[in-house]
This record gives sequence, structure tokens and C-alpha cells, in this order.
Amino acid sequence: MTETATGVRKRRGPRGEYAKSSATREAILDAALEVFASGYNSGSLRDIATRVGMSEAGLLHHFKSKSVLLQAVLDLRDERARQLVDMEAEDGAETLRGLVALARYNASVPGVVELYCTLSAESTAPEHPAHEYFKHRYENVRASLDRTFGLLIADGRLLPGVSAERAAVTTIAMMDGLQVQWLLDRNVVDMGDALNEFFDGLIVGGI
Amino acid sequence: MTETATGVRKRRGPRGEYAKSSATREAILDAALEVFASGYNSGSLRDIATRVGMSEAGLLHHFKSKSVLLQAVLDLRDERARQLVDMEAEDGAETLRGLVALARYNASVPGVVELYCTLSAESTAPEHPAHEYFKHRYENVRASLDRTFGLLIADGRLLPGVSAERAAVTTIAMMDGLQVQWLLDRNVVDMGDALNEFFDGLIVGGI
DNA sequence: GTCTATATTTTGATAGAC
DNA sequence: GTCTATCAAAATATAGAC
Repeated sequence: MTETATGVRKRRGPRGEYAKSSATREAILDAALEVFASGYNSGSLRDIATRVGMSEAGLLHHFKSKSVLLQAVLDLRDERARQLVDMEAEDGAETLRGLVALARYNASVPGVVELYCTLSAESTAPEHPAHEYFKHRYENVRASLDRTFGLLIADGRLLPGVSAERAAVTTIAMMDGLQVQWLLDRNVVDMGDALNEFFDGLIVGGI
Repeated sequence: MTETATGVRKRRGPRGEYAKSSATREAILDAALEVFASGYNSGSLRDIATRVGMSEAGLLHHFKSKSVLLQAVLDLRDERARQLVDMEAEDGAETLRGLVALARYNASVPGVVELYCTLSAESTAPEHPAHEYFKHRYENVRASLDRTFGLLIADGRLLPGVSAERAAVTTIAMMDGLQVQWLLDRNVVDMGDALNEFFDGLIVGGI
């Protein structure tokens, strides 16, 4: 199973990574998500390493620096989030219902909500390691929603006078803003209900 | 002007502080606002002290710890913000127009927007030094807006089916959420226009 | 792949002179 | 009221043994 002479070592997974590395990497990413949820600078590699049960040097063997680890956490979450909402649906209302479902799902993973909430705010500073990531992420989501609301306008279902661009921006703003209040006090608002009601005021006949 | 024997030293200002201290304190608070805008943990006392042109020890003479300084920054901003919007107006629409004006004013002080945006997200973590501050702040603003929308309901001006509580929560969410996108890219949205349009969809006949 | 040991910075805070 | 000097703790990252 070990062939150092040929450069092929141990078993390789479907993506080409080594079996043990893969499991360790996932454990690190899980711990990193929890730690970075309080902010990038607030969290330490030491804390993450301890949670995984290894040394800092061991951790840095898998991710060569703190900012690389943050990028990996964000990329992984992005991949998972994309599976939850169909942003390319041909029925605009379908996409909006997906967003409401996402808001409800988020209520079951507060750590993820905290991560995005804290990092998106922190990363508005240009020197933040995730600044470009969030800039592009918001651009992409806005572009997708822009298209979604364009479809709804074509069907005469968007409130008269509201542009697709404006609807896209305010939808994202509503989702982000609800999260802050929800994180500070979970009893204050049901994110799914609130978002659904927001769409009811925006879409003729509701979604 | 100096009476150490009596315990009265130098000139005292209207609030009882010493003249020179007062000016220095304000300079420190201004610098601290800029530095803390990137986050509480991200900013250092050294950075703040350097901006004011003094040593860390000198700074700590005025504010005995980093968290005390943060509290002072937040208290000062709160005081100034309260002067901008009449949250107790008897005409609900008047208060909402005040919020739109506040959103427009905020666009002229990006540092303040960044401070609140970053710290409110960061402080959702219970161990954050500003956690209790933000919890109470949101409670208070929600209670005020609750009353405001109650007045509008009494006048039959709120969209049917929307409760005062829900309108309060979503209004705050919209204001917070718009700030994140605005900070990441100022060209994406005019916070005043977007908030105004949000109210148009909420208040019969607009504000 | 993981560890120990260590280098290097940076941080918040204190003591005491002036 | 401000400074210099200093401390103790914590941080990221590297080198090299196993």
C-alpha cells in the first residue's frame, strides 16, 4: 500500500487526497468553522488545534496558514449552500421559496449563521483576508436574484415600481439583517416567517 | 488655577472633567472609533495611541482598559445618534422619515457605519465585551419602533396583515443589511433610497 | 502525518520617574 | 498627564526529529 519509490503513497480518495488526511482535514474544517464564527482575528489556530486534538504544527501541515484555512472553510460552506437553493429555477417564485427554506434551515445551524454574519461584516475592511471572497459572493448572489426577479417582473408578479436590481439588494439585506437580531436573541424573530412575509409584500399574490 | 491643597485642580468643564483631559479624551475616542471599526480584537491600543500621538500608557491613563474604551466609544456614538431621529414623535411617518434621513447621513460617515456593522455582528458572541450593550440597544430600538408602527396601525396606514412587532424587526433588519452591501461596494445601493422604497411597500400611500 | 522546540511579533497592562 | 521601561501572555509560523 506504500510505494514511495514510485511517488504513490498510501490510498488515494476520489479527489486524489490521502485517506487519513481527508478525515483530518474535515475535522479541522469543522473546528475552524466554530472558532472563526467569532471572527477571524478573534479565533486562534491554537484553539482550533486543541479542539481537533492535535498541535498547531500538525494543523499547519494540512493548511499552510491561517488565512488559507479560512478560505477552505468558506469554500466548503459555499459548496454545501449551493446544494440547498436552486438559484437557476425558471420559476422565480420557486427560487424565493428556496430562500425561505434556506432561512429555516439556517436556524438549525447557528454556527454557520454566526460565521457568515461576523465574517461578512469584518470583511468589509479591504485588508481582510476574506474581503475579495465576500465581494464576489455578494456580486454573484445579487446577479442571480436579479435574474430571478426579472422573471417575476415578466410574469407581472413583482410589485409595480420595484426594479429587479432593487428587489435583489433588499432581499439579501433582509436575510442578512434578520440574522443579526436572531443571533442576539433567538426568540425575537423566526427568520423563515419574516422572510416569507417580506416576499408577500413584494410579490403579487405571495409566493 | 491649580489648587491641589483643596483637591480642586485646573479648570473643570461643564461635566466636571478637566479641560485638557476632555480634549485628549475626545481625540482618543475619535481614533478608537476608526480602529475598532475593523473589529474589537482586530484593533490594538498601540494603533489607537499612535494615531493620537501618545504612548499606550498615556492612553490607559484616560481609559483604564481596552474594553472600557470600547464602551466609551459606543456610548458617545449613541448619544450623537439619539439627536438625529425623533423616536418619540406622535406621527409615526415622521419617525420613519427620520430613519431615512439617518440612512442618508450615515452614508457621509462610513467609519461609523463600519463600526456598528462589524461590532454588532462580532458581539453576537456572548463573551464579547459589547454583547450586553448590543442586546439592550436592539431591544430598545425595537420597542421604540414597535410603538411607532402601532401608531401607524391605529391610523390604518400600515399594510394590512403586518404586525407592529414584525414591521419593527424587518425595518431594523433592512437598515442593517443594506449597510453590509454598501460597505462592500458603495455603488451597489443608495441606503436612503432603498429604505424609503421599503417603507413605500409597507405604508399605505408611502411616507 | 504529527510532534517538540523555538523564533519572532504583537498584544494588553503595570510601575514608577518626571 | 505623559513618558520609558518592562512584563507576561498569546499569537503565527518554521525547523527538524520521529
